[in-house]
Amino acid sequence: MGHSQAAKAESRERVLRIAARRIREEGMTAPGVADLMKEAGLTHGGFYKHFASRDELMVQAAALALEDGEAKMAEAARRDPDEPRTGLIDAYLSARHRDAPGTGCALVTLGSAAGRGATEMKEAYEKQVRGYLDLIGEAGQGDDPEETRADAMVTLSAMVGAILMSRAVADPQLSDELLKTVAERLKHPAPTV
Amino acid sequence: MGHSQAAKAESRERVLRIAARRIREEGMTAPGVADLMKEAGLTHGGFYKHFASRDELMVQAAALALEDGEAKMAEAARRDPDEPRTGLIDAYLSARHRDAPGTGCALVTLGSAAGRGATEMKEAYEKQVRGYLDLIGEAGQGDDPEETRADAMVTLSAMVGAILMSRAVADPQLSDELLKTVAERLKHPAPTV
DNA sequence: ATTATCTATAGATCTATAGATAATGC
DNA sequence: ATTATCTATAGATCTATAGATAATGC
Repeated sequence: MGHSQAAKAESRERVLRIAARRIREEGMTAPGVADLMKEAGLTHGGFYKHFASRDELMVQAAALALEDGEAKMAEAARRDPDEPRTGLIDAYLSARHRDAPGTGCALVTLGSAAGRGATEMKEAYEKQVRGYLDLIGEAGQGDDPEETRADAMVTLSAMVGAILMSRAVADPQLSDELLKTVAERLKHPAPTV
Repeated sequence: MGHSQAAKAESRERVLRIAARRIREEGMTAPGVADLMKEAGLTHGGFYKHFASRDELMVQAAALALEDGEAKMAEAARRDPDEPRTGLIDAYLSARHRDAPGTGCALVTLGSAAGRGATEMKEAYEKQVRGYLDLIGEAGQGDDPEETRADAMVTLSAMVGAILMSRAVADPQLSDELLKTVAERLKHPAPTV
């Protein structure tokens, strides 16, 4: 069977991580309890000793997915201390990120679900939006605080929208062009018109 | 009962339009066949005389939702012939649009679903992305064609991302700030840093 | 006679619960 | 003795089909 309180905590953690990946890949409605438990090496009956309901797992998995995405972005910004903004934009708008939604930014993958979700879900989403805005703000661009915040909002919006669309178009060339063009523009704004 | 070939075509059209709205509001997985038929004033049994499967309806409803969103945007751009770009941006990044996902831009609401969807779905999505890019390109900004296309991509990405996030955060103030700030920046780019 | 819609239902799937089983931990 | 997990299943829901009903259209 497999027991011990430590083992139980590990089982719970495993199910949560699997769910956090799979809701980013398949959406919040797709993965069933039995399927998630099976991937964790368990049978479905034990699920309710870990979570009160499927819904409770989903809220926690969404929060974990959101935190995971921000952590990765923070890491990308830290990689080259001289060019945090460049590092952040290039990492976010990369083919690697586009092709791995399960481990990527959940502002993109869970955006629609959060918009339709309960307050708890929206609060978790909002916390992450604020975190990203701070990260981008700290990474440069802008003379005064207001200017910095405005730039962060445009930068984040463009990155989220570009990845969302790059995943949804059929033509790989258009997908690449979107990522490259938006990255280029965010790094080197065009001269004012 | 209700019959005639004309009535049948109307029934089909009604179900399709209801689905196009509801998948934008609730996602592609939520509305069931019985529920959609009920809203159309019909019972679920007749559904399969109109569509081969629920999936076939979903593909057609997604295509209709995407076209509907673009048509509204084209209309907004046409409203003030002197300032098509301003009209387009203000209409898109409005509280009205944010609060009415069911009749709004499907690049936002169906983006995640299209990313996970079949080629047919991605082709319908891509067609709309190209349509929006042309619309924005025609509405001004940019000196040469390459410049124009690059600007259109950043503008569209930022608008899509901003609406997506504005719907998903809990704080109405942050939601409003996102829309206003991104709209302002897209209309009046900041001086180069 | 044909057919658009309705009623009824089969079959699959999914969440949640009940009771059994086999390790843990006092 | 307690409890983490398993087996089995109840109850709800959903897609799809079969056959009945009643209006259309030759």
